[in-house]
Amino acid sequence: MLDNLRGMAVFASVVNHGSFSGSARELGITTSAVSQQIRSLENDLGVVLLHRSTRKLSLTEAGAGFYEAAKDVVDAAEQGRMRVNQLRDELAGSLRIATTPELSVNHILPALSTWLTAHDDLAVHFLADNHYIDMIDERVDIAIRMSPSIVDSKMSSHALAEVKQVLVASPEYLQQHDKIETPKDLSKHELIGIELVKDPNVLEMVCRESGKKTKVKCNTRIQTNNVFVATALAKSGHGLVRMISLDIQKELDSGELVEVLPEYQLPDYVLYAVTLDREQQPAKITRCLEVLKEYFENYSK
Amino acid sequence: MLDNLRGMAVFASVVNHGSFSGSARELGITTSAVSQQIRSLENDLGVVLLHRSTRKLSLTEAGAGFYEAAKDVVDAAEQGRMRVNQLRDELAGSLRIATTPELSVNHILPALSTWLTAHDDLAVHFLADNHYIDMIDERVDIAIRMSPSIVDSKMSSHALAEVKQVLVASPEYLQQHDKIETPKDLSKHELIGIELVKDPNVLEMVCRESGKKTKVKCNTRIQTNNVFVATALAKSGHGLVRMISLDIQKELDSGELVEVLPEYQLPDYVLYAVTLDREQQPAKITRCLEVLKEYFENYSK
DNA sequence: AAGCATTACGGCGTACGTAATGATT
DNA sequence: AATCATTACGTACGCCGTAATGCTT
Repeated sequence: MLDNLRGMAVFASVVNHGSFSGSARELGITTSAVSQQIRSLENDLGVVLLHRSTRKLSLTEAGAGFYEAAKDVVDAAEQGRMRVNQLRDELAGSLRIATTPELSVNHILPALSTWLTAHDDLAVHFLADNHYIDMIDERVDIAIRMSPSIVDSKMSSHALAEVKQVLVASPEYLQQHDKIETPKDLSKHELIGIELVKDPNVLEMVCRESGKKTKVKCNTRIQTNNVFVATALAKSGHGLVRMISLDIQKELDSGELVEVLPEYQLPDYVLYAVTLDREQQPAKITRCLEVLKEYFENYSK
Repeated sequence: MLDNLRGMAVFASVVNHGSFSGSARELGITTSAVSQQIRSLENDLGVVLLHRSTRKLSLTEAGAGFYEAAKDVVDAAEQGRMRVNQLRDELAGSLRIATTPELSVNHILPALSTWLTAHDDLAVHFLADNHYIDMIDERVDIAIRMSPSIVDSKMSSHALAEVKQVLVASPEYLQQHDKIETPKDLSKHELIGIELVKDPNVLEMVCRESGKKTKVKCNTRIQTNNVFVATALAKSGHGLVRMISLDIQKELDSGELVEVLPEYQLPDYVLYAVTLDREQQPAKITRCLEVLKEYFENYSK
């Protein structure tokens, strides 16, 4: 199966050129090498492929038959090489990006929007899911994740942005419940839990002035795995919710939700783009990462 | 163009088996070798072809594209190998035989007749021509020739039969002309010349009893390059004609022509089958030679 | 523990180039 | 004489096997 593929390519070249020396020039080897390849091939096949009369080459019947196949071999090899080059260098083929639905809608899509329209050879697949997904199984090129995240040894992370966590609630909720002036006050409040974080009902808060840390445990009666749901719950006044500022910016701007205890801060998250390999990435992946980085750099200014 | 064809075959095998070790078993090499081939291929292409997670292999997009081509490569190679084997081992394809028209009609066709009908995958081409032909240019597999014949260094001869030359004439001619009792008497006779021999009008005769050689020069008014024409001329009583006994046997048997000076003999010819190479001949060629030899062995008994 | 892939290392073989030879125009 | 193919020979690189290592089930 592995036998003499090289010889076949040489043979095809020889037939194309009608001479050993012409072939040798094309292949960048000597006529000697060509001659040896052909001889070896003929010995291997147990048949004479071409009659050689110094000035003229002439295929035998077996040679003619074999040439068809040899041509197919080099054509296929050529095509494979071209295809790979295309997928490596051009913004073509498919690009699969995994995020949470919220990040996707709020940030990744906006970040990539213009880039995507500029490269319509690119078939982009957004896998928006809250479950952990296997990047290899799902053929994910880029996964957008929050730290701390499980990062395989074979993966590499690209920090995109520092993301603030904020504690928010609707103005109505704050009016109707006990006033919140220190972290301690939180323990009497209802925290809408988001299953995606490890300790849904524990808040670590740091005072911006003193740097003093406080851990508060809240009640978490209502839980969800979906940020949209959590937002809706918060807006309806069902409680406090802890959220990535990116996900809630719109509601803060409109006043639908307001920050609670702004003088205390929750631990930051880092938004990462995770890829499988650092080296030898197709251009579309590295370009996409660049676009994302640029977007989030401008965003945080 | 010659790069990594081996690697492509290995890659195709790996993808087919879904594992390095499975591929290694098929290819009869170690997993180490497989791993190195794939790595070399990936480095060469500048792209990751498959993600490996110990238990599971998974193609990248580029890998999937490249696999299509790699499969084509091995398929084409396989097919070429099969085709060559077929043309080498089976009695199929074409077989080109060059003879003179006379030999063809009188002997080669009868000799091969049953063999040909037994192998109908064989497309036989008879090149019946009196001109010298280039075996390579005309793709002749077997040429039937008389000695002494121009034999290239690359050709090899296979003696088929000793062929007697006989001097014949029609009974009517002999009656109407001077009686022929010794070679000397021939000088007054008309010899129909056949251009195919070197000295058409010179006869070298050896007495069967004494072994004495005589050279006689005859008149040659009528010449032809065609044995059929010469035979017809002889039958019409236009003169003596010197011929290969094979070509004239029928007329001798029927009495249309009779031998002149049977106690003297002309130099023998040897009927040869000439092929281009002795080694690595397709089966159909060697088989055909065997059939011919057998035929002429039985014939001379 | 077993099966699998990767890596380093070293040996062997193959593919190549050089140079000389032979063949053909 | 010039161009081309073949061959012998020496060399160097490539390919592969061994063995050790790491990873996964």
